[in-house]
Amino acid sequence: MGIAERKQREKELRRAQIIEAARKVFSTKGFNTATMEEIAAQAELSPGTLYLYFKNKEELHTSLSIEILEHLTREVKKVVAKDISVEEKLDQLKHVFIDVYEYDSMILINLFHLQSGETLRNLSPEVLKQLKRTSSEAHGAIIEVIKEGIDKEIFIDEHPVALADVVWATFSGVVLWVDSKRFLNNKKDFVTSTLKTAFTVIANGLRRQ
Amino acid sequence: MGIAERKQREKELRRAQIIEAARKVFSTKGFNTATMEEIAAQAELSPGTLYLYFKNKEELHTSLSIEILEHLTREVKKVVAKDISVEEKLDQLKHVFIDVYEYDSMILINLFHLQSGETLRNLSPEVLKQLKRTSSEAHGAIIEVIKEGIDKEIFIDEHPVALADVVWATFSGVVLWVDSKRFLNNKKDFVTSTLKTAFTVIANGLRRQ
Amino acid sequence: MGIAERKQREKELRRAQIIEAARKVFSTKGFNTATMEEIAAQAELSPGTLYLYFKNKEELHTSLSIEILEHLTREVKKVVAKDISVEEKLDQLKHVFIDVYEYDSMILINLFHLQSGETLRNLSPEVLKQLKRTSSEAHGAIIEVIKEGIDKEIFIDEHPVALADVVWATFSGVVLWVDSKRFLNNKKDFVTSTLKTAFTVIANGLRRQ
Amino acid sequence: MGIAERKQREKELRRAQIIEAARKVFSTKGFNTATMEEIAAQAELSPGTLYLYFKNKEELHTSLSIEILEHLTREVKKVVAKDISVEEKLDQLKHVFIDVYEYDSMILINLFHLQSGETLRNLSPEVLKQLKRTSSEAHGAIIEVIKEGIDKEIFIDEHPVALADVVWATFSGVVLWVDSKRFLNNKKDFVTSTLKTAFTVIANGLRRQ
DNA sequence: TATGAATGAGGTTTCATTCAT
DNA sequence: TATGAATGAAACCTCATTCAT
Repeated sequence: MGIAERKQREKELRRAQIIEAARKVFSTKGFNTATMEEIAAQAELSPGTLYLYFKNKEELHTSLSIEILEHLTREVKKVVAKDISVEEKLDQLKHVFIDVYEYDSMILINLFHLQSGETLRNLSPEVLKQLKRTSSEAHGAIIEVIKEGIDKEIFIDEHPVALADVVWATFSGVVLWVDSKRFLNNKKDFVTSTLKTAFTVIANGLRRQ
Repeated sequence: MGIAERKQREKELRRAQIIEAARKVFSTKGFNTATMEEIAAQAELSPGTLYLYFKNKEELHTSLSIEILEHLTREVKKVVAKDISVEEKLDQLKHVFIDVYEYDSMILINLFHLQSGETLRNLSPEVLKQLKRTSSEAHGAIIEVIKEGIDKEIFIDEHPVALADVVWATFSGVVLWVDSKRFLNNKKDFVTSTLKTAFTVIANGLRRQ
Repeated sequence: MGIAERKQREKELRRAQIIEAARKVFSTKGFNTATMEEIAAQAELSPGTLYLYFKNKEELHTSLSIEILEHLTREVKKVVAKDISVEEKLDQLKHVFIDVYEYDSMILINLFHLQSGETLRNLSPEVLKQLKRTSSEAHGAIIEVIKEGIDKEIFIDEHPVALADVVWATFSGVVLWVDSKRFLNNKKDFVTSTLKTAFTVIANGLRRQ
Repeated sequence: MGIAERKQREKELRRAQIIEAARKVFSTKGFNTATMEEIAAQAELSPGTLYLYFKNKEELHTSLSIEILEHLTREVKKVVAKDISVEEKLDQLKHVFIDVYEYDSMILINLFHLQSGETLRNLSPEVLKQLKRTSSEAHGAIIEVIKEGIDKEIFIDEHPVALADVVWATFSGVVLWVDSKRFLNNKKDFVTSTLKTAFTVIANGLRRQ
């Protein structure tokens, strides 16, 4: 029993080790430029080993995105579960998004890039399923906050799913857009400030006047 | 002169022909999967010819994106120039996005994909410059509307550039996000409706209460 | 001694277990496509264990072929030892081939595939020696029948080794050829009937007129 | 027109050049051990070029086999068309087989190895079709001779297709079998003599007594 | 003896790009 | 200017084999 447990644990560690190496390499090189050999070297493993844990490059990359999505989801859920006002929740969600962005902006950007049919089409059913589930969980948590706001007659009476879409889309849009702007203009660190402005607008926009 | 002009004209036509072919191929296959040979075949030209007009695949793709961006910019500017209220302008901007999305959803998504450091890093200075200029023009036009709203004390008194970023990011984020949602959930045609909701929130959020 | 014997016995059982698993996998997949991992899984053993019993994949395959060949040889010898006429012996040899083919057609085909320099070149001396011995035993038994026929002035007076080669080659050739014909033309079950015709021709051809 | 023709001709030459290089490499190394890189080097071309003419390694190999099968077929047909007796035709077929074997025994052996479901299953429909057609042409020519012999009441009255199968199978069986025997026993050049014996037996066996 | 995770060499294949015509 | 055959680098991935446990 002890042995089986340890093996299981070792396996998970190895997986995590690969994911971590992949995060570093994908972060600096992007999906296309990164090579499996590089990731293997970074993980201090042989290329073949990577394939024992991940079916192919695409799936390794997606697993990485799922990890950050899961992290995001966990944090969002924590906020939603708190015993605070709807408006405070919205404010804390802002911080969650900012924190996740600051943790690893590149992977977050990849996550948003992943959100396009092109990439999604090539994933294995299991991974796609997991992505769907996590994604809808995160989204569900946001819908909950919105619904609460509508019920308490604080928020405007639009379809809550659509409103949650707007919140999420604004978040991902700001990250993508400002990231590219940052590159084009060689300016730094105004993703955070723009995210703050975005949430001010959104929070204001959701509120019944 | 007549000859030189005609040559110039022919050159532009050929360029347009390639860009149009690229639009079709990139649209259906995405950047990575599309091949130069396919684009050449679609344009009824040989692969070699493509390189007489575009330095490489990356730049062909970017040139295409710039075209879309220029179209977007032109439309945005038209709206901004109109003699209508700020709120009406905002409403018409929504339609600009909807129209472009409906013309070719994939290409708009490709445009957003372009907006990532990974791609931008490999462009030639001229193309990058053009991209910067066009991009800032579109953004400038939106800033103008925002400023007008702030001046007229209709909009909240935040930094206008940041507010313009939020508007742009929200609109583009909705397209990207809802497109992926559509794929994951097999639902169709609610980009338009979500864009409308987004506009409602944004318009409400910008307004001084 | 009892312990040593049991160990020896266990070893042989394990070996047989692997050979049987290999038979199944090679049968359905062919040499190249079959993997050691599949064979290990089929034998309910780990890949490493296979290498305790067989030097490498090639030798496992050859050992399997030798088993088949040994079986064939045993059956051929039984027929030869019988107290029947030469022509009846030839007729019964036909049935030996038919039976082996019907037991597992693929494995017989694999046996013939083995008979090519490419494969033989990579075997260990011991295995090669065993293959030679078994092969020449089977052949020797057939030569015996031929010789008997020649001695009794029933068969034509050609070199008996060459005649035995013709008999063996014709029977194995029919199996291989008709098997491919079956695939190309989607017809079934005429190996048996062709083998019968082959026998008729051979028996007739061997006979002095 | 002259240009198109020359291009066509060049293309065929290039194809032939690759086939010839492949023949050399496959002949000495066998299918598995041979690499595309080696073949490319032998053809004094780059690896990529091979893929402009052949879909993959498998198909290059099969094309080679088809070439020799086509050659064999042509020679068989020539004999069949001659204005000589059936028995002389049979005798000349023997020489055709011997000549082809002596031209390139390795490729001929590969051709017979190809005749197994395993390999056939992976070919493209076109190549498979060509293989089928050529194969049935060669077979058809032999059937013709057999039929003629039966009609003239020289040959035994068995099903001509089955008899042709026996002839063909004996031929391929002798080549395969004796080739392996040659390796096992380190003897050389008795394929030819065994083929002669085989034809003596077959010719005798076909004849009505 | 048995395991099975890890190895890593090496093969096939693709495709952006070039260049002689 | 246009061609398109040829290039060749480089990537992914497989799988027979090993070895520490």
